[in-house]
Order: sequence, then structure tokens, then C-alpha cells
Amino acid sequence: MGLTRNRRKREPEIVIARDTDSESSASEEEEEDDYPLSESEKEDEAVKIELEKSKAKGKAPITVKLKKVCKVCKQPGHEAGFKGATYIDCPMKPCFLCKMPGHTTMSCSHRVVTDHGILPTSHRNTKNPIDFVFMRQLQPRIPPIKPPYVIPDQVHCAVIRYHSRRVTCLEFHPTRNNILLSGDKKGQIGVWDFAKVYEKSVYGDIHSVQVNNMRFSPTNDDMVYSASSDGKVGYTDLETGTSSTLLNLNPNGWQGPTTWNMLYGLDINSDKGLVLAADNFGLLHMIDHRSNNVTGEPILIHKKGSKVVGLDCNPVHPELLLSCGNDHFARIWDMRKLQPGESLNDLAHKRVVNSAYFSPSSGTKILTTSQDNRIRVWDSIFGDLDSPSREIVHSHDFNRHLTPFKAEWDPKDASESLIVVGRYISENYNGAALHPIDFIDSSNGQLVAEVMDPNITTITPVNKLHPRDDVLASGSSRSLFIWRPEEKREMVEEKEKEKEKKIVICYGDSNKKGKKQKRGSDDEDEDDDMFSSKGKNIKAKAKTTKSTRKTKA
DNA sequence: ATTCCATGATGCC
DNA sequence: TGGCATCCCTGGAA
Repeated sequence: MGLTRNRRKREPEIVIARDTDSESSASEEEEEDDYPLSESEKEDEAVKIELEKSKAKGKAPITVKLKKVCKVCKQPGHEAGFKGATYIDCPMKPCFLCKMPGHTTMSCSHRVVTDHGILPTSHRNTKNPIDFVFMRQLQPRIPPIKPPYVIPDQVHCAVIRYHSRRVTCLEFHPTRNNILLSGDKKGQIGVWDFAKVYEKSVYGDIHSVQVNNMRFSPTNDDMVYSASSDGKVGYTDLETGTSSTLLNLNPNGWQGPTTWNMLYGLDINSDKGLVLAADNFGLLHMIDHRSNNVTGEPILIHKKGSKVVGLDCNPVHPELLLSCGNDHFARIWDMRKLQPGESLNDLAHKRVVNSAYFSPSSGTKILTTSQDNRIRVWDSIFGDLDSPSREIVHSHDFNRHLTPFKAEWDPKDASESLIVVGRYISENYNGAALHPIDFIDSSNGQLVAEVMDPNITTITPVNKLHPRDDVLASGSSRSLFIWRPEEKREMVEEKEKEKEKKIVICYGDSNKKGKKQKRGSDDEDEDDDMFSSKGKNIKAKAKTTKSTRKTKA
């Protein structure tokens, strides 16, 4: 099953890693006293320390006072932040996962706990009654059955720092299986042939700021539409790199933030021959796909002045359009009567809706990702849409440095239940704080697999499943990763057994260090942070109170 | 090696 | 409505 397999030894496979930093002794286990204290116990301890100190040196009140103050709430008596690879919530704040007050993430019943002995030490040796709740509520959540899906859970190849800014969107080529398109915060669009790993190109002059969505032309595989925060819809020939602007909402340039138009949502209704793009003022724009000219007037489909971040055309019913945005709604529209306030349904959310997708084959279900840390599924667009059929609590908070998370359907899953979504919150995996990519069975909310690699310590908000192959592409910060199932990878490797049996890591051009494209794994000494020693043999540096989760050499 | 800072969207008041 | 506090990141600079 995915859970176990993910974590099975992969050491021999990843050749890029350097030797490790920490041989710092096996006496690290002292981690224990950091931690399994209840809040009151912690306070007691703090008080004790204070007392002792003030007794010891008759006067030293200032330093003593600074001793234990929470960085988050500034209150004494507890501390929040990373202890090694485990993050301690501030108990004064609502749970970072489910957002409910009264408990912390550690004791949240929605928290997914890893099994197989990789439980954070905190949950052994505790007398805290909360742990009983843990065992009771969470143990049954760990799926006992092998999923019928083949989860791509092993890094097959990667481009490290391919982009010079973070990746914002990914798209697989509709017919060429090994071509991955990626957009970034700078406005660049990359084309990567991940079968030939080193074949990649970046188009930098299509957009001036971040690319929010890309779609291939339904009639010409080489042509790509892109929506950007520069207010333009670009139309680019991937072969030649020549690009034209089909829509420019800022013809007069920068006139201040209140007038600057940005385009977010983008989709193509091939049935009606329309390219649809939505902006940050709540408006929907349409471009005739054949003439590539703007058609009709912009239509207000979300709250005036609010961002429409997502558009999705129904795969079966061409008259249905789904939109979502910052007004906390996902809305279903009839293309035949697109008028303000005339939506067929408004799906309410508690926070901003990052994405809303029809299910890939029948188009009857809807999957949404909201910034209230919940993934929602509506089972039938023909049924009751007043409330979702399911809400899955999942950590995918908004953060300024991250591309917003979007849960995505697996287009290959005929049952239309498997989804993939990156996880914000980190978990302590053998001493490393990692942010897995979650595969969730949306029919029951169970975690099917948590995919991670000890070398990938950054958060991976952008994920895309291949339309035909068991391949996952993910964008983490500036790097791209291709994942395959373990078995699959072995097959591939066997096939080309003459070639190195190693994961190929390729370096992008965007950073100085990586300029030289490394072939294979010959000179492993000079890899950069991303695939350096962090992952392996990590030991929690319990001694160093300063140590953050980034324990570099 | 470590700390700091910028950055931006959001939600609350 | 506008100002302001907030944020379990990330990258780069100090």
C-alpha cells in the first residue's frame, strides 16, 4: 500500500545526495523533554525555571523573563515553533489544521498520523489523555487496504531550479506523453521533455508577471493559451516560441493598483469555440477560438471587484461552466444565459475558493479547494447543491509565498474519487519536516497515500496527474518533479538498462550554481540545497534549541 | 552559520 | 470602507 511503500528505503536509488551533516551522536534521543508536556505542565516548568534562576543569581530578572515567551502570542509559559522537525502550535491560537479553537494541531482529530513506528516521539511516553483520543479516532483512519490505484510515489526525475521564480501552474501536453508545461511567478513558460530530461526551454517574453493558468488549444497541439496577472491572454506556438496577445486588459499600462487588470481563470469551451478568461474584478472575458478575437462584453460572474481564480468547462455538458473566486463562492453557469446574478447554483464556502473542478469523465461531481482548509465534494450537479456531500479537512492554507493549493481529480480514475493535493503542514518523518503530497479517496475522505521524498523539503502546492500515464508532476518552489510508481520506474529502467539506473536530476538555467547542466550523476559533489544532505540520516538536533527544521550542514 | 527582511493577500475591526 | 495585524515560506541579503 501506498503508505508503507512511500517510505521504504529509497536510499540506494537517489544518488544525488551528499554525505550527511549530522553524525552528531546517538545521544540525541533527549528530545523527549521538549515535549510531551501538557500546557499546565509546561507552565509549571517555566515557573520552576524562573524561580530557580532568580534564586541562583539574586538578580537577573530580565534575562529570566525572556526565557520562555511564545513567539506567536508573546505570552510566557509556553513556546511555539519548530522543535526539531516538529512544529508546536501556540495553544492560544485555533488549531492550524481545522481552525477550531480549544486544541492544537497535534491533538486535532483531523490530523493524519503516520504509522509504522514513525510516530513523532511526542506520542509515545505520554500520559496526556489526548493520546487516547488519538489512538481511538485516528488509528481506524489509516487505510488497511491496498488502493486499486497506482500511485506515483517515487521521484523519477527532476529539474532543480528550472524556473527563476516559483511554479504557478502545470499542464501536460494533450498528445505527447512526456511534455510538461510549466508557468511561473515571473511570467515565464517552460516546456520540458521529461523523458529526455535535459530537453527544456523557457519562454520569457510572453508575460511580464505570473502565469495563472494555461490550456492547450483543442485544435492545435502546439498552441497554448495562457492567462496572466499582466492582464493578458497569450497564445503561443511552442515549437517556435512566437506568441501573440489575444486580450490585453491593460492597454494603457500601469495606472495604479486600483485599475490594473489581472487574468486568473482560464478554460476553453471547444464546443462553443470559446476561450474563457476571468479577471480580478469579477468579470468573464471571451475570445472566439477561431478568429482569436475578443467576442461580446465582459460579464460580471462574481462579486464586483473580486478575483475569479478558476474556470472549468464541463467535459460532458458544454453549456455548463464552473467558476470560483474570492467571494467565497463557486458558481455553476449556463453558457446560454451568462448574466450577472443568473448562475444556476452558488456553492458557498467559508473562505476563498482556490479551485473548482467538474469531475473529469462524467462531469457530474464537483471538487473544490477552499482556504478554510477544507476540500469539498458535491456528488451530483443535478442533486442537492445546498451543501457539499463531503468536507475533508486538509491543510492547504494560503500563504503569500506559495502558489494557492488546488485539489485535482485523477483523470484516469474511472470512479472519479481519487484526488491529489499538496499539504502545507509538515509532519516529522524520521526527523525531517516534510510536506507530503496527499492522495485522497474523496468518496470517503481517506488518505490513500502520502507522497514525499526526504530531499524535497519545500512545500509542493502545484500538482498535476497525467491524463493517461501513472505520472504525477509537481511544482515545488522553483523546481519540477516527475513521480512514477515504483514498479513502473523499475520497468522503465530495465528497458533502458544500458543507461544509468539512477534518478536523473537536471538543473535549470535560472541560477548561477546550476548553470552547468549536469549529466547523470557523475559529479555529485556540487548539488544544491534541494538535493543535498538534508533528507537522509537526519537526526533531530534536540540539543540545539535554536535549531529550526532546516538543519543544514 | 544564522538572522533578518521583503513580499502579498486576507480577514478583521 | 480602509487601515492593520497576521501568516508552520522562501530566497536572498545582512
